[in-house]
Amino acid sequence: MTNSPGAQDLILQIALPVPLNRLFDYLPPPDCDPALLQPGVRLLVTFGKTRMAGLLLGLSQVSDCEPGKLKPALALLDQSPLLSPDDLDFLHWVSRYCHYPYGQVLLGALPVALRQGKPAAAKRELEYFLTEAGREMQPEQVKRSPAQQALLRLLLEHPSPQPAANLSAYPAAVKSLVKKGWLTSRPQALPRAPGDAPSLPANPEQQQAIDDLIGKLGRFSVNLLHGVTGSGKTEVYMQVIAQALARGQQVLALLPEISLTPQLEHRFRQRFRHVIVCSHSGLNETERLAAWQAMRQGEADIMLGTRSALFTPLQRPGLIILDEEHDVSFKQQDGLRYSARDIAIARAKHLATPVVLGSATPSLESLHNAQRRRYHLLSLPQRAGSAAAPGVHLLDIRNKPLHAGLSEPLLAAVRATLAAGRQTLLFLNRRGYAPVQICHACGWVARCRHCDANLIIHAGERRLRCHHCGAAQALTEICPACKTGALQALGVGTERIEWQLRQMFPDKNIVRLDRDTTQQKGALQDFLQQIASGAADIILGTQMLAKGHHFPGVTLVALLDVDSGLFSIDYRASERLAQLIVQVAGRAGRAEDPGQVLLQTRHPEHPLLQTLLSGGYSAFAEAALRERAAAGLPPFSRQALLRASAPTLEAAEAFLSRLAASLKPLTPPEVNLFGPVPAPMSKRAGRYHSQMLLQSRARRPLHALLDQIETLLDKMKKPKGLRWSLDVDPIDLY
DNA sequence: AGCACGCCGACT
DNA sequence: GTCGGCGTGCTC
Repeated sequence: MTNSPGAQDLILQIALPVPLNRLFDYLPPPDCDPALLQPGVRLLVTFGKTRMAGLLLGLSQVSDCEPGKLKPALALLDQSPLLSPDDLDFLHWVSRYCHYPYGQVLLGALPVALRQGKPAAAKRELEYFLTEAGREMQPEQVKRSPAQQALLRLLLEHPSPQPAANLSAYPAAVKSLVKKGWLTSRPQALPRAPGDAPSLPANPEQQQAIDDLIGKLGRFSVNLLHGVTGSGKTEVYMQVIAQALARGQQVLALLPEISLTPQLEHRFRQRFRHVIVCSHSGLNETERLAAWQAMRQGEADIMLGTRSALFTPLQRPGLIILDEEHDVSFKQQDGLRYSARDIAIARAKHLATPVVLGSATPSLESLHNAQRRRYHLLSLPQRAGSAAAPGVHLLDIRNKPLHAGLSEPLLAAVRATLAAGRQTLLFLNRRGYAPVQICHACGWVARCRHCDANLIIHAGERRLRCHHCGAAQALTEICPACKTGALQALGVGTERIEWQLRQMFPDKNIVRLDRDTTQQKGALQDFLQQIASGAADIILGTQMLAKGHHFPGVTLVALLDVDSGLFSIDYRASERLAQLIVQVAGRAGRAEDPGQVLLQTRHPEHPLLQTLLSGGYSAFAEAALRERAAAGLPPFSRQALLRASAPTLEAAEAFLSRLAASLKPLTPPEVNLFGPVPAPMSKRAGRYHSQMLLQSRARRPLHALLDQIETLLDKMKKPKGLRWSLDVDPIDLY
């Protein structure tokens, strides 16, 4: 080695976007100033046979790796760190909390362009302005150049910085004036929103919430803003945001879905004379990088985005808002599994800022945390303005004839609504024609070859589909088991109801909105347009209709199958049902005709329904939480699922049994282990799946056990062909 | 995760 | 005879 020992001994500890929970050691790139090697900068490295960008996390004199194996990094990609030590610290916590490799968390927090090693500087138009010397010039003093004279005159008349585009008529003159030192340029400042709308008068509850939140700026707190539909939550957000902006702070506002961002962005732009940027998957990589950099460098004041925006570095953090906090879209279900709500709280704690969780129908775990005073509850119990809420009524369908799931009183209400020239909205959370295909002669039921599930009839495309794994096959009429019996459709899906409605109302425009009809790009927008314009008479759909849109022309809303929500094996189904009822009640009708919501049920006396109808969502939530406490159940549990698959079921189960045996002495009493039990098979045939469920009412013991499982799994001898995965429920339910 | 190496079925 | 399928193993 001929290089000086000081620089040569330096070993770079680099995080890489690979599913290995450790760092990799590299030597500094050739001809690199050691002063630039600060934690948080990117380096291009060769890893195996590929090149990738990694993030420098630390420097060391020593390495566990054999010295001969160390490779030099190829190049330093940044002159200054992209992530601060605080950001790195927070993302390290995320990695451990979510049991996901640190390198993948870190690189995943960067915009794709930066992850791919592209330059960090966002391309920006230049703007030109006169230097002090330039401002003292008289145009007449410029001899022999009418272009330069004209340009100088223009700039003196318009002293504000001019975008390069405005000066495109004088390309040569611009260069000359710059050369003379009279004109200079800088990247154009990001445009500010007009912000000319005044704030609205707040009612006493709104004012109380606003004052409370303003008083909490500058330190960490978790605030649950429970505001009934139309109570003016957004006005509360905006008045608190205004204060944060006035303090020179930045604001992060998160929404569950892209489709909700334009509306809020519009309101923010009308209200704030600040730089507002958006970040969601609807934008291209250049736009996302620009927004990310604008927040990191403090040039933008507000970022509006979906859950991934949560990881944006902030120069002057002041406030985090997470609207519709109950929404399941805040959970990321693949890759890094996390709940944006829980991570937002952790981030706010790291940044020492308040976080506001807003909803008309807060999740039960958040209300539970509010009851326990872990969150501060702020309530807006009144609708702002004069808008009346639609009446919610139960429709007892016991012993009543049903036409493809539609009762006669409901059909009468539909007819009356059509006669009044208004629209009807029908909800059924089951797509397809019918959920079961059964043989009338022998009782055989069509089941998926790969899963544990029944196949769903899709009549339109004449196929049987598995909603679990996606498998599909052609529809047959004769039973494959007894070869004689006729196959029948059992139960009702949206497709069957659509068919029924078309029979009954042949001259009406019926629109079905579910995953099957909205697959093509733009189809959903097209349908929503039809609804908004009044062209649709009856709208039929699944859950996807409930979010975000207000339909003033709709005066009748019906939930066709409330009972499956009341009696589902999923204990969260009743909570989701209550949220759906409250949401749809808020989305329909207009001030002079609020309309009605009808719930078809065979259990009109069900306490959850009764409580919801008489006392509203708060009463429902309290009753549901009390019920769980009385049954001795934890209000919530946190769970993880360990899946193993192998060429034989025995191999998969034997492996999990071996794991369970070594876990037994380590398992704390707070954690329950269930399994191994056979798991539903996935798409790939020829493999058998087994699983083990870990459940706990306390988070810490479960996490400790998961850490131990991960180290055990690394060391254990695995039978040939064994694959495993560990999924931690991204909701922190405790 | 990538990307190689490696060993068995349908093609010019 | 090869092209290419995805199983297995490694990455400072």
